[in-house]
Amino acid sequence: MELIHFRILLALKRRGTLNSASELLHLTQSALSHQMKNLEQRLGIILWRKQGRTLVLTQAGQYLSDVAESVIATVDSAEQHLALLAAGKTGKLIIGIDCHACYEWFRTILQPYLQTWPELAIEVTSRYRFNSFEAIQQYKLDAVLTSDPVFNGVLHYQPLFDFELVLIVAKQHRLAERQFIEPSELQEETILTYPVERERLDMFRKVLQPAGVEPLAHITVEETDIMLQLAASQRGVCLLPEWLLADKVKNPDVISLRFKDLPLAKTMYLATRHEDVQLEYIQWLIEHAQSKA
Amino acid sequence: MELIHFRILLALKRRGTLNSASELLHLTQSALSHQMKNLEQRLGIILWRKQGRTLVLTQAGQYLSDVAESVIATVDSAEQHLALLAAGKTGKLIIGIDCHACYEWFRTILQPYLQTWPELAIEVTSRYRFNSFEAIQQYKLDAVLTSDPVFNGVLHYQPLFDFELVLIVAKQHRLAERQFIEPSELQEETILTYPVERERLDMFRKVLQPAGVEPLAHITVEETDIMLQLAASQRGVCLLPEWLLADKVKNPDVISLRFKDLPLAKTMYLATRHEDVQLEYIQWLIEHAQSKA
DNA sequence: CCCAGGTTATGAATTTTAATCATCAATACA
DNA sequence: TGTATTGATGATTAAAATTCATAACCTGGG
Repeated sequence: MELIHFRILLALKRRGTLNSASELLHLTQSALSHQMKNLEQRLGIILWRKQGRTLVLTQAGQYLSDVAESVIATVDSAEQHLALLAAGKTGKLIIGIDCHACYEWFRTILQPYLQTWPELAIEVTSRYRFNSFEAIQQYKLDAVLTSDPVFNGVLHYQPLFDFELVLIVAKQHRLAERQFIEPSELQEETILTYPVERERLDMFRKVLQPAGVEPLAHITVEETDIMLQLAASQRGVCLLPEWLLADKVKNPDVISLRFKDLPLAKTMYLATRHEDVQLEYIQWLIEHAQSKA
Repeated sequence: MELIHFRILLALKRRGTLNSASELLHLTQSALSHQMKNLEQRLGIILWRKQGRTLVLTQAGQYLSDVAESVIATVDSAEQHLALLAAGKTGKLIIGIDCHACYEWFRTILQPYLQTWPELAIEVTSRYRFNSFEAIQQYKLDAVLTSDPVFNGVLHYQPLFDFELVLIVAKQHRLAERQFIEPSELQEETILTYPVERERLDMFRKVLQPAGVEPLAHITVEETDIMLQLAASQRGVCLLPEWLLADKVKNPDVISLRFKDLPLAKTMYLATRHEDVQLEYIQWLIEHAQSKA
């Protein structure tokens, strides 16, 4: 059974005669007759019968033409959708988020993005947090917001903005008055981080481990807001992008500190497949991300 | 876009490699590759990409393979259903009922029929009561129970059983004691019939009109039970198959009368298309209808 | 580090399939 | 009763799909 058989049944239903149906399909009447005869023989069942000079569908034929309605509708709509996809007029942009802080930033750009691209379905996921590199290659993601790029030519990394990681402490914290601090001074502190492996945490990778410091405790927190609240109530200190604090005017009880001679400068990148860089809605994202910074 | 493309996408999804998928479809890897390349060119969109030595679906490819799941499932199930239909193992038998009394009789056979053919969908309709002859030719009905056949060779009429029409009157009726009655004696009676045209009612066509009798009144009733109740309470008399009364032991307040020299013998037929006579479930119906009589 | 064994892609030849053309047979209508 | 219109059908032609042979590529193991 092939789509042509469904199309013939539908055309016959629409036009009434095989002759007329053949015009609809840009084929000859003979072609339709041959095709259906062939199908009937393979199925071992009669689909229509000539009655007078019109065709009457048998029960099997009726049934099959009902199936045809549904199948052809599905196929045609898929074809149309693919045509739009091919023209870049629609699509689904799946954006992977690689770190919690990235998500906090992305929220600030999401609203205007949705408004500018109302036709574009957008999905933001942190599902591939730990293997976004593979996910984007396997088309499970279309873009990844990350501040830990892997420059090996496989992906296109578009720098969005630079930022600095700062230590967040409560205003009443013993170190709050200091202009610069040393990693070693965190030895008696409780460290607040997102719940990922230490190797992926700049706090450990860039601050504590290079200085050989093991902190008093390490508490993981899912939500940035909660992390800031904990810090404000002196339950610990954390390393976060400075712009995060700037946005959080609702958190006046914490301040940011920098480490002496240890610049924690980072760059936020948007990673995409090379082939997708030119897509309009990717370009828009890049431009607005930069102007936002 | 053809079914083969959907099948290739599904086989690839199942087996992982095109080589393995080709076995599933009993084709060569080359055939699958050519087909999909061709589709891609026509659609103007890439569906997969070779990554290392495996294929990775693009977003469009993912989308199309999802469509494929649905389309192929529909088509395969339709094919299976048609195979059953072809083998006569399933089907839908639409039985047309041509007179109310026929329906009363059919109810007695319906239950065992449903039990014998659990797979068979049965629909009983009186929708085509007035044109069942055309309906069966157009495959809108598969069988018609009728006691008014049209023998012209177009349909196959299978006699099921003979029966007699009798006049139903209340036990206390003035005619109840009589052995035979005359049509003219109905002049002062109220006639109860089903709500169809007089030309189709044996009471008028065979009894009253030949005798030139116009009765006192004519009341139409949809339900046989109600008609019998009305007769029992002396609200009128009616002409019904004798077996109908035999089944209705719950109606002991009426009796049946016959007309003198006016045998109202009828035969119940099952009308089918010639091509369907051999179907098992039609044969069963015929045999059991006859034994029932 | 290269090679064996695996993958998909591709061009040309072949086979298979579908479409057409030219009819026929049946039917409906003037 | 002829004429026009319907679908069916067999032979021919045209098109499409499949295969074969092979290239190009990747991966893992000695």
